[in-house]
Amino acid sequence: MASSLEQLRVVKSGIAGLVPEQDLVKKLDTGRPLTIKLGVDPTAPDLHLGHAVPLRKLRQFQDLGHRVVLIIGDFTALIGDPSGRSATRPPLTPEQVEANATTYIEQAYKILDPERTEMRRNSEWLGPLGFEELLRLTSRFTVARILERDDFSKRYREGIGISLHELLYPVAQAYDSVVIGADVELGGTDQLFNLLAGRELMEKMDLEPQVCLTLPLLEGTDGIQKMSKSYGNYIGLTDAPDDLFGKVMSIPDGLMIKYYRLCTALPVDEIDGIESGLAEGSLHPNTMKRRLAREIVTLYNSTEMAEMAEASFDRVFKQHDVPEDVTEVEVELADTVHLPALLTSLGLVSSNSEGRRMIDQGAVRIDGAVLTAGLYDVAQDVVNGRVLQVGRRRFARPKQL
RNA sequence: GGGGGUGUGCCCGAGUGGCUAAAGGGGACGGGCUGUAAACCCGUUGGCUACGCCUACCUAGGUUCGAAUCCUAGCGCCCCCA
Repeated sequence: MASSLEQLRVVKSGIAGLVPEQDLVKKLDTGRPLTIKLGVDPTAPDLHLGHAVPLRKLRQFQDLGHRVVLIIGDFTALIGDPSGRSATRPPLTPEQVEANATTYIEQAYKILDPERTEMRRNSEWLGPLGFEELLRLTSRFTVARILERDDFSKRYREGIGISLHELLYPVAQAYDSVVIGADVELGGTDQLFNLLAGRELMEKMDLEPQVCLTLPLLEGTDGIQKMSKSYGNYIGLTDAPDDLFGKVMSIPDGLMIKYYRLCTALPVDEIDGIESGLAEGSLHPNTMKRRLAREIVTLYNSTEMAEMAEASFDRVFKQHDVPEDVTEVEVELADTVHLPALLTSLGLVSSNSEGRRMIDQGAVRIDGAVLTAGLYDVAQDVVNGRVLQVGRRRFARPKQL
């Protein structure tokens, strides 16, 4: 195993905080494999680059020889983490949770080494917990302490409802740490409170308290909000290579280095070089963003796929050509086709009205040729087998059955 | 348990009887510019084979020629008192 100093360098790269760093040094100095915990909420079935950030950090720990415990919060999902939310989350059904957990694991193993990952569900210990035991646990925390949490106090102040059970979320998560005996728990910066609750509870129960390692939140493609499915600004791990590439290209320049650090497996030294190169102007942002997009596509697919994605990107966005592989969709086409309805049924727009608007705004093309405003009905052979395009990136090829 | 307040489109937020498919802003989308970045300019933003029709301002009733606006009940949320 590498020296604790070397390990610390790897562990600290790209992180937001380590509370307290001294404790981690001590733990590393013992030379024993540490237990690293990450709790995940099986609420989003599709993982995105934001989810991948802590997973990557876990992977680093694995590669350093530590024991990683991934906790599927199947029980806490019944509460719905209030974290970063301004309103109570609707709880999921056990079936949804199960299904989500399965797909989660499948995707997480694209990053983690399955061989060295221990997986637990917190229903294992939270399920059998009786009311009496719950009282004992909750008595270790005060209301004032729990209400210190940022989103709670904010909601409280602004008069937005907080259900009683939501207050138990940090308690439940803290108990997870007790049960598995965590040495380090990872989480986003918005998780700091929950992580600290774990540390406190362990201390009160006479266990060696865990170290809290926080990771920066990754902004989504809009560059403002944190990446999240509900904001529609996410880059999915399972997105098609072309989409993956395109979405990475659309992030603001200012975010590039952060993405390099948190979403790629490139060595830190190299990233530092890119950062200074961009700053002094010796590297062009566009070139470096392409590199970033290739790295990410390669990570989740392959080098060949990355090259193809880049070529396809150039074809569509540089040469304003249609992609080569627009999938054919078999549909029923009458002799005269009502375009707004066709666009809707192809999923290119969300309603016929929107379809009309798009046509009127010059956003609709057939085989690259812009459609005239007000033209809603065309003969079948005008669309049959042709590439329909709405905006710059929505394509479909309808084909008569 | 008592008293008060509040509920508008994706979000915030005007609107207190007709001129309201609902001001304004944000977001999103489209067009231009470009490096599918940022900034900037212009436009669109309930549905419907559509110069008209339908559905909409928490829900259900009611008053009225006419209601997001008034009344009643219910539901949600907030505050104060106990």
